[in-house]
Amino acid sequence: MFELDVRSRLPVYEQLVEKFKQLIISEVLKADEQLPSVRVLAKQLTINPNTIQKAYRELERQGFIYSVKGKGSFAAPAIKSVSSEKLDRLTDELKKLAAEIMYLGMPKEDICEILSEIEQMVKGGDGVDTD
Amino acid sequence: MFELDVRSRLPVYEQLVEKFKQLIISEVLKADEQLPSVRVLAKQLTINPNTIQKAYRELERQGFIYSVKGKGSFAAPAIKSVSSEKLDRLTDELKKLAAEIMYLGMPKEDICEILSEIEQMVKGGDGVDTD
Amino acid sequence: MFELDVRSRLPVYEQLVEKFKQLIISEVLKADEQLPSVRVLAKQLTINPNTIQKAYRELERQGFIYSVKGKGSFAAPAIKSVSSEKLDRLTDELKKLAAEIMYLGMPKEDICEILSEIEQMVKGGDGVDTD
Amino acid sequence: MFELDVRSRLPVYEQLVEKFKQLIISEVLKADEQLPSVRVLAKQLTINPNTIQKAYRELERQGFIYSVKGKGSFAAPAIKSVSSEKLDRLTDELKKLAAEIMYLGMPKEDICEILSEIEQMVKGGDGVDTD
DNA sequence: GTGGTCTAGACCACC
DNA sequence: GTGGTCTAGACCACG
Repeated sequence: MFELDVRSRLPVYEQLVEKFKQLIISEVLKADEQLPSVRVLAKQLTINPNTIQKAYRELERQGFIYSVKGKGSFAAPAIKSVSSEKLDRLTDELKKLAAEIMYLGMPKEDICEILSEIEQMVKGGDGVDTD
Repeated sequence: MFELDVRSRLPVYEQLVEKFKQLIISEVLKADEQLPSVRVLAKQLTINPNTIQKAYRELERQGFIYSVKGKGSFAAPAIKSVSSEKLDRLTDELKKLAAEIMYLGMPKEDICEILSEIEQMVKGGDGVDTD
Repeated sequence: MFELDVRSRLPVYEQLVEKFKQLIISEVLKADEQLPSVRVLAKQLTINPNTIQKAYRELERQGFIYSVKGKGSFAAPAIKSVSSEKLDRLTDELKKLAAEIMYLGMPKEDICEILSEIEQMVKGGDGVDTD
Repeated sequence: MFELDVRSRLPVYEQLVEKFKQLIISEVLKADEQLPSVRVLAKQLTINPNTIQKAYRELERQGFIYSVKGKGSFAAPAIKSVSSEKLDRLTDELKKLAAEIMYLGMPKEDICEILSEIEQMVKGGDGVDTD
């Protein structure tokens, strides 16, 4: 299900965070859908439960999932009120990244094209390949 | 001149790398223009010369500056041949970032507008030799 | 285990890089085999951990090892895609070296013989998984 | 005449040493032919005379040129007796280099082919492209 | 325990 | 003066 790379310089728990973020953003994980339990996922991925726990905690902190004691963790339904601070931080990062990419020779038009593809994915998240 | 955050999760030397990258990309630092010396910058920022060294070394590795023993460090003039691997890595990162931003509600059009601004900035350093 | 020459013009950390490169190329260090930890090796060689760190960092950059925080450093399993630029640089260096050696009187045949020995050594680590 | 790269991590004087070595090895500079004077060459290359001096001193130390007080510097006619130590050092370096090149996938045959080209150059050093 | 970052201050090579 | 290397020892993040 997940491809974790223990060799990566990125900590394992952050890789998990990224994976789940993408699943939720692309609506492969629908709103209020339950995530696998910490213990089950830890066994599946043969990694320490603490690592899963840490990832879930981070996802909750960022508002992508919510946890219910005794029930489990669930994908958050939508974004209530995005702190403009977070959006600012993200767009700022995007600016830097886009600047470097353009500096390396890629024209703005190509980047816009990429954005169009992403737009489809984010909006049209139909559960086609949920596996 | 620089705003460094020593408490940041991002290492100081990486913050420096980012700052200089931006200065070079936006051509505030022109090609072959000399950067502040390791020792001088260390004193200015009240951080250790080794940390500056590490940042400069990384910038050199990424092709943004070149260093000459006994002379100084200088902004690299242009990009010779970007490894497509690097561009792929960057665009991939951009995709994830853009997806999250759109998920948080910002329409594609707004992002494209941002890109236009950046395009001006990157190209902005018109080809006139100010030296 | 290692013979380091602190008086050498070659920095200690580069000597370490060379040593490990050879161990990995000759498959004395098998793929995914763990290298000695930074601290342990530093004690063994009675040099500063930072110097080992620098060597490991360079080896990672060159693709010969990979490091995992909290786990250790390991020999990289194989070469994915060598940048042709690197190979060009290496063969260019070899050309100069071979020219000088021939100039000093060694015939081409002798050099080819040496190459045969090396071929054995490099391939020598037959594909049997000793792990 | 010379292409010096002040940006190179290689010191300028070593670049000079390499250039002259190649000229002498390929017999573009014939035996007992005079090299340009320190001052003249320094002006031509717009670098410090001390740097030229250092290069010539190193070339003399390695036996590629000899200097006569009040006359100038000249290409050494041939190799009298190569210290086997030097040849050992060079072949050792070549072994490492060849091992890395083979490790990166280039077959021995390709390397031998390269050697044949070099053999022609070293033996047949006709002054065709002395520029 | 591991690797990674940082500081304080020393010495070297280069030009 | 410049960049580059190294040491001594500290602290942090990761698993």
